[in-house]
Amino acid sequence: MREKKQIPSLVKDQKLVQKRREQIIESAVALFIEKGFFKTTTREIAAKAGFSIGTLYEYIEAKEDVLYLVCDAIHHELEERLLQSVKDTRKGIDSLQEAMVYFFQVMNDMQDRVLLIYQEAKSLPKDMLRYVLGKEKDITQIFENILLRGIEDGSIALDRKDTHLMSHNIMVLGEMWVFRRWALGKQFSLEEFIQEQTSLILNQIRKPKEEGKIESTGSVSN
Amino acid sequence: MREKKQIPSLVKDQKLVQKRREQIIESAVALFIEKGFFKTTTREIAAKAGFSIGTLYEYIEAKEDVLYLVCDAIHHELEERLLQSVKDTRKGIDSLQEAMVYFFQVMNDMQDRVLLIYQEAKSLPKDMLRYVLGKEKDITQIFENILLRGIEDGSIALDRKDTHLMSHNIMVLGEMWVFRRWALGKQFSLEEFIQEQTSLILNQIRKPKEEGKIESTGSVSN
Amino acid sequence: MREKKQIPSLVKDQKLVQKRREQIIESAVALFIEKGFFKTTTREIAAKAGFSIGTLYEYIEAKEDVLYLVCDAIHHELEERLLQSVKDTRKGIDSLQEAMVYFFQVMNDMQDRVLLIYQEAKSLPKDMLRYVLGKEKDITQIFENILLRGIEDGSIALDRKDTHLMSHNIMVLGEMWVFRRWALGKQFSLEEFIQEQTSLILNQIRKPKEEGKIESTGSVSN
Amino acid sequence: MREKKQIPSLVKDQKLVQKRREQIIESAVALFIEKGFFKTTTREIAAKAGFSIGTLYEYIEAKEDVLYLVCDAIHHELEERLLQSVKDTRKGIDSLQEAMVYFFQVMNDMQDRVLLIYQEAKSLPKDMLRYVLGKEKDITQIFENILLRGIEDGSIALDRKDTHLMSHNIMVLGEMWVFRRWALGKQFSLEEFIQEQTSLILNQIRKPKEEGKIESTGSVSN
DNA sequence: TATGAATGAGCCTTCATTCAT
DNA sequence: GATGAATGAAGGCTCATTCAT
Repeated sequence: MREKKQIPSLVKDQKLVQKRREQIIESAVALFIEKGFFKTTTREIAAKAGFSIGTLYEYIEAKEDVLYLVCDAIHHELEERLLQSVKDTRKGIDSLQEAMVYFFQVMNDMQDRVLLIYQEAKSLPKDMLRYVLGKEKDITQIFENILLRGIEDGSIALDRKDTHLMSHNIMVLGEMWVFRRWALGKQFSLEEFIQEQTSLILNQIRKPKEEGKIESTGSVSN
Repeated sequence: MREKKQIPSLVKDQKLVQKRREQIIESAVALFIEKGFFKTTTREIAAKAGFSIGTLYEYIEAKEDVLYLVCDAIHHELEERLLQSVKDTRKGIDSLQEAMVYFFQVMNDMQDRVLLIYQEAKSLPKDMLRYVLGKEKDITQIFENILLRGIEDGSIALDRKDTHLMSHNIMVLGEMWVFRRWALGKQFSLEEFIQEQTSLILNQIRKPKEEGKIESTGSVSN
Repeated sequence: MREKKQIPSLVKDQKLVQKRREQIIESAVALFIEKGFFKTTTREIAAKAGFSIGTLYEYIEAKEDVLYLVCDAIHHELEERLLQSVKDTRKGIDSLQEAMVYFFQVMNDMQDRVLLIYQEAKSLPKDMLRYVLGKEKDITQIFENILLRGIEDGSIALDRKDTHLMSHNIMVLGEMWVFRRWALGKQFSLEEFIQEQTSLILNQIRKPKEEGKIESTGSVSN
Repeated sequence: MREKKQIPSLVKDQKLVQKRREQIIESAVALFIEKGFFKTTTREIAAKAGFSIGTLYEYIEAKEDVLYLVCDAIHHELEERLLQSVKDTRKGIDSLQEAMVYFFQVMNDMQDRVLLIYQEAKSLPKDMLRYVLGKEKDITQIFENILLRGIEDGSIALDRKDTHLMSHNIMVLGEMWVFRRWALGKQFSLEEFIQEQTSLILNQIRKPKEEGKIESTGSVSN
């Protein structure tokens, strides 16, 4: 597991620290989504969290810490949800399909927050950014692991050297539901979108042995 | 053609306005890439462009105008380059492959600038954002047009209703070279990346002449 | 009582707000008198009040608020002083004379500040201006009320429809000591000025007890 | 005649200077009335006058010069008009009445411009202010001269030492139609206002010999 | 621990004035 | 004489952060 960057707090009581930081995150997420990181003031964050600006600074050292806290929390939720959906007991190909569908649904659920990370993470200081990108990598890794398992169990036809890119492709084809929403939302329902995108991936890697079973792509269009 | 949002200038000489705005854009692109829109000051933009803050404001009305100028210029170059590469005389499928290769190369060439648009465009005022997204749409449209042409001439097998999503997928699979560079750059050369991504798309839509033989990745370009 | 326009403050402690605003007013009055509203900077106001520019803006929202605070404070003092001098127990005509003498003395005492209002109030935003003019009206009303009382008790001979104009005339004949000081100051002492101006008004409205003997100037104050 | 403050011009041709300055004044008067001296920019003045900012500065040295030009022009028109109305051939008392009526009408005609002087003259540099106040004095002098003539010819009963104040009172009672318009305009027509104010003055100074002719105040109300 | 008043560096923008053409 | 692009000092205001209570 990746080493979490620890943000110092003036307050000792760890229970309290955690509770307050949850309040900070909730407040900040809403504000960052609404107006972006730079246009949100620390005063607003504190106010929305329900305490004073002074108190806010008892739990963080700088405004950027809030952004880090937010990004980390979002990624955490994302990863949490994805890991839940992955059953290691099934065939790789089925596991993958299920994970993808689930992933796309999570993307839809967490639209605003995912968009937030994509647009604001760049404002993080170098070391925090590194950690956040690491989280992104971890999530991508989930898919790569499934791909590898599928190759192993023979349900997925893919060159080992391609698993890395393929996992990123899966991520990107899901994330685009978030950041190309302005163009896709008008024409596709979430279900249609999922259908199309999973087909694109699955057709590419499905073992073409069993004749006549290539219909999954074809079946999408009706 | 999309209506360009005109930014008023106090200076009347249009030749001069164009020249100065080019200077502004060049200066701002470098700064925005380096430190982002919000952390770049108008004074820095003016200084790097080689004139005073007063002069800067003879050519724009507000800092946001600079961001718009920058986004517009980048999109313009992007579109310009892509359109050059599209030959309408060939078969759709070949035209598409060529366009994709070219597009991915352009993405590579313009990495910083494309990333810039993706990270900062959200800070544009509503009306300007609309225009910029429109440009994005125009570019996507280029690919959709090729797809439609390919369907027409029989070289591409794709349901008409899927061309829209497919064109967006092409865009996204290219753009990821930019915003997932941190993860891809280490393992792939640009050529490899292009190879893989074009295969993914082309395999999906190529007319399956040879029954049952859906060729995968490797077979595409050589 | 006229509804006072409330100026929001970031500081919650109302005691402190009042204290700081008094400092702001004192500082601003001196500066506005010296160089006018537009030529006074917010930094100067803060410095003279003894705190930083940041602190100033904890107690106002915009520079114009300072002008409003100043105008309001001056009007308040004016009204306060005048009301003190009005005894309702005497005959209207005597009450009037006393009020006028007192008013003229107040004008003299508050020269600079009255001039300030006359020259700068126009720079107030519409709604604040309305309130300030309302205050002016209130003060004028004091005189009109005395006039009406005098008509009632028979000590003043004036058509009811003329009380309004007459009260304004009283105001103006007093205020001119302020804004025509440059011309009057050289030739008149305050006492002489008061003597003359009260005569002008009183002669006009005094019940002509002794037929045909409209006494002039000299008889007024003794 | 008072020495006019000369404003240097880079242009030699006096005809042209006069013409351009008239354009400047006309433009500036409109703008100053609309937004005040400080909120009007030199650019706006030049633009409204029909020439460039560079040209403006060929005819003035600083923005304040425009204010001076404007104040001077307004005062000049005021004096011009008043002098026209004064016939030295009649009795002082009649001449005065006529002059007052005329003066009040002029105040009404020139409301905006008179208000302008009253609100902005303070922004003039010391020496220019002195000249402008001198002009004000000149105009007041017109009334004092009539008063003196009336005392001479026996038609006016006033102590010589009071003529100065009385002339100022006349000015002020007229000017208040301008700067108390917000309170008077609703209740009085210009004619009523003139009637009342002239009565106030005339009753004070009319020779009380001819018994029963003190009715002028009384007669106002019908 | 919590509070919130105080701070001041720094930002965006304006505009009177100049001067080369 | 006329033009208008260039200048940069200066102004109003914001906001992350601190610290005494």
